[in-house]
This record gives sequence, C-alpha cells and structure tokens, in this order.
Amino acid sequence: MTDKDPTQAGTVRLAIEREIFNGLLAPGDALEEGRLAGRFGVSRTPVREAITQLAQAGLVTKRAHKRAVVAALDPETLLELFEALSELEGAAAFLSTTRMSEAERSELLAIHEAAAKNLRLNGDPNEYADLGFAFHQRIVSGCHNKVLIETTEWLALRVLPYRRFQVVAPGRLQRNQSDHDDIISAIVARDAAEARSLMQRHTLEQGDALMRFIVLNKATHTDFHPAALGKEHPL
Amino acid sequence: MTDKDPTQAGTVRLAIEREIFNGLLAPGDALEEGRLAGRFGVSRTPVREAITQLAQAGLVTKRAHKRAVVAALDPETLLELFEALSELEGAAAFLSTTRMSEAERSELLAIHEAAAKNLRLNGDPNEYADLGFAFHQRIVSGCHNKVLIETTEWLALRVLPYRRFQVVAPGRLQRNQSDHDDIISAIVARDAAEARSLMQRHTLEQGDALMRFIVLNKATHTDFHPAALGKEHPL
DNA sequence: TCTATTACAATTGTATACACTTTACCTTGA
DNA sequence: TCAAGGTAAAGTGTATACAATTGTAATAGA
Repeated sequence: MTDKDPTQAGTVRLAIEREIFNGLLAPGDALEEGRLAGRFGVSRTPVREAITQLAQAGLVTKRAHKRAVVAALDPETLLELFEALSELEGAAAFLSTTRMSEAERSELLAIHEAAAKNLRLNGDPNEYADLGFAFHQRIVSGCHNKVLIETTEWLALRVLPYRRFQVVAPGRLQRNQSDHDDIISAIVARDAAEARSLMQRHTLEQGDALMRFIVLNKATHTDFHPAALGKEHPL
Repeated sequence: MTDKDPTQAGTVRLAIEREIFNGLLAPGDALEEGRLAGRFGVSRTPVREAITQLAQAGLVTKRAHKRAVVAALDPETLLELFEALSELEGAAAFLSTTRMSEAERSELLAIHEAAAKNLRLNGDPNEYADLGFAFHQRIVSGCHNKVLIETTEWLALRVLPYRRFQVVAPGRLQRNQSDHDDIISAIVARDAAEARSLMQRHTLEQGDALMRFIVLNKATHTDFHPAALGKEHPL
C-alpha cells in the first residue's frame, strides 16, 4: 500500500490520505487545489495529480469544474462496501486455508494470540484494533493472489476508518475475538469452505454492527467520523 | 464505467483505452506523453492526467521518471485476474438470484435466448461474444450493489480483451453456452448457492481454457493479444 | 575488445500563466 | 419582499516553459 513514490504528487497523495483517515479532512470537505498547494508548499500541478489518484481510488469524488470533495460514505454505500468486502475476504480465507505457508500460518496464530492476550489483560483497545486489522490482512495476503489482495485492500482502505469503531461499541471486541477463534479453527483444520463461510459472515457482521451503531445513536454519517471515535490512527 | 467526462483528459483516457483494447497499443508499448499529446491535438497536461487515471485502473504501469507502458498481462497475472473475477462474479450471481427484478430477469433470459439462436444458426462469433459479455454484465448488475458492480467491472475490464479469445477456440462457444444454460436454470429456480457455484466455476474455467490455449499455441502473451484474435471490438 | 565514465539527448516532473466554467452576490425590476 | 438577471469572484481545466531525472551513446582507459 505504501509505495515509495519519490515524486511530490505521491507525497501529497499520502499526506491527504492521512488527513482523511485521521479526521483532519472529514467526508464532504472540499479539496481546493490552490489551498492544498499552499499548505504543502508545492504548486497546483502535483496536488491536482494527487487528487486525481485519490478520486480513482474512491476516496474523493471529483466532477468536471466542481471542487473535489472527500467521499462521503453514506450508510447505504457503507453497507455495500462491507457486503463486497465480505465476499472478497471470504474468498481469500478459502484460498488461504490451503495456500498459506507454515510461516504465514504461525504468524497469523501469533497475531491472534497477542489479540487474545490484549483482551484478557484489558489492554489498549487501539492496539487490539491494530491486531484485528493485522489478522484480516494476513488472511488476505495468505491467498497468494496479488490481484485479489490488491482488490480486497482497495476496498478495505475505504472502510478502515469506520471499521475501527468497534473499539467503542460495547461487547464488540469479545464477539470479534470469538469470530476470529472460529476462523482460526477452520483454517487449522484445513476446512476451506468453513473458513470462507465464517470469514464472510464475520465481515458482514462487522458491517451490520456498524449500521446498528449508527441507527442507535441516530447519527448522521459525519457523526461517526473517525475523529469522533476516539484517538486517531497512527497510520 | 463510461462516465460522460467532458474534459479533454477524460476524452483522451477513453481514446487510449480504446487503442489498448483494439490492439493499436499492445502490452509493453510505451506511452510517451508528448507524442500522444501531438496525436490527439492537446497539450501534455490532459494526456498526463489520463495516463494517471489509467495507471490507477491498472491498464498501464507507471513509475517515477520512467515512461508509462501498457500493462503486460503475464500468464500468472491473467490467471489471478480470472480467479479473483470468478469469486466476484460468483458472489454477484448469488445475490442476483434473489435480488433481480422481474424485468432484469426477463432481460437476462432474452440475452441468453439470443445467444442460443446465434449459436444454432452459426451466426457471427463476434456478436456471440458481445452477447456473452452482456450475459455476464447483467448478472453482475443484478446484484444491486454498486460497490460490487464497480469492483467486478473494474477487473473484467482488464481481462476483456483476452476473454474474447473464446471465439477462436474450438468447442469453447458450445461449452460456454452450456454453462450459461445451467446458470440460468439455477437463477430461475432461485437456487442462489448453486448459481454462485456454477458462475464461479464457469469464469474460472474461462481462465483455465485461456491458459490451455496459450500453452498449446506456445504463445507468449503478446501473441494472443486481441489484435491477433480476429476483428477488433467495437467498444 | 571490453568496461567504465562522462556528456548529451530524450522524457518526465513541476511551476506558472491564462481561459473557461461555476458559484455567489448584488442589483434591478415588478 | 421576492424573483430574475447580470456581474464579479473563485476555482478548475489546459497550455507552455523550465527543471530534474533518466536513458544512451561516445570516448577513454585497461
């Protein structure tokens, strides 16, 4: 994901990505090329190129002669993202069950153990969230299909800020860990079909839980913006 | 996919896409900004922006200070693309089975019938290929999940030129139609799980068939470029 | 003859200037 | 007061000029 792009356009793109993820730039905010150019100390050209890239990645929306704005994830789109992501992660789990190397499998187990320990000892919830992301990411990368990995991470990138909300939802962490337990069991037992099914349901459930969270808090999509969900993510 | 982008950058992007698909630009060909600008009668700026978009879409590869080149789909990547695509199209078929409206279903059936008729009467193979694409596309769009649709079409775009090869592979058309028959049956019977399974296997089989075709013809990836597979596609 | 170094050409990356479109506000008339 | 039109301001789209980097070929040395 973090490609070493020495050009200013690449640097600016990463900077804007960061600001989107940690809440400095909220969904709906306008991205004015001139203003950003001034803030980053470059001309409009690399800023413009960065925005084009972000638009292609779906993080910002851009229409001709209109200001680019940070993509607003309305509840419907968010649900669609989780649905699509659940299929992709499920597929990855299916393939990973048989394709992961021993080293990859043991690394996955180590991450899972660390998460369990964090939960037992009431550790830092943000650290647990990071381990959770690592868990998903390792299962995805274990499928050894670059296209599938890239596609999955591309979608995961867009829901990442929202996925983190789990840390503030009561009971979600335990439920999350329990799901991970089952997925690990299926993978260890080399039951690929079961791993797919569990993984898919797990990701879908994350989306549903997020939707319930939104409804219960009568929140608009800006209200559950990452900035409102506790500490920012050290990307 | 075909957004009405009135800017020159958008126009140039579509023009380059066309040239990639119909073989004027073969994988590995360099995309020189200045030369393209001259050919299209615009300055380098919109050309550059178009290339950036194409790079983000995966159709061309671009590294800092290096010339952008048309993405070469080596056999491994091609196989990965089909594997990922099979999962996405399978998922779409699963969802479409229960989500398609009556109108959408009957339209799908009409396309399938037209393809069958074309095959019975030994019609134009290129027309059959178009109907085949329409068949897949309708099943995908029937899932009513914009994110899933966009993601699937994004991958399908990259294999589109190669997928067409079926028209010259002996026996593929009949086998293809037979698969479509089964998929239609599952959808009509509202058997979502079966539709997913069949659709996934079908797309995967298309990839495998393409690989066999490559091996049998001892062809490099440039040899089975669309330009060598008969008439170009009127995109 | 082969290799390394260096200068030059070709191409990309960036800045700046300007044209066109959109937006917002203000004026004018009913 | 409100609506409609126009005008100015803001912002994006494009062209062009220049800087920085890379590819290449020629030359010098072993």
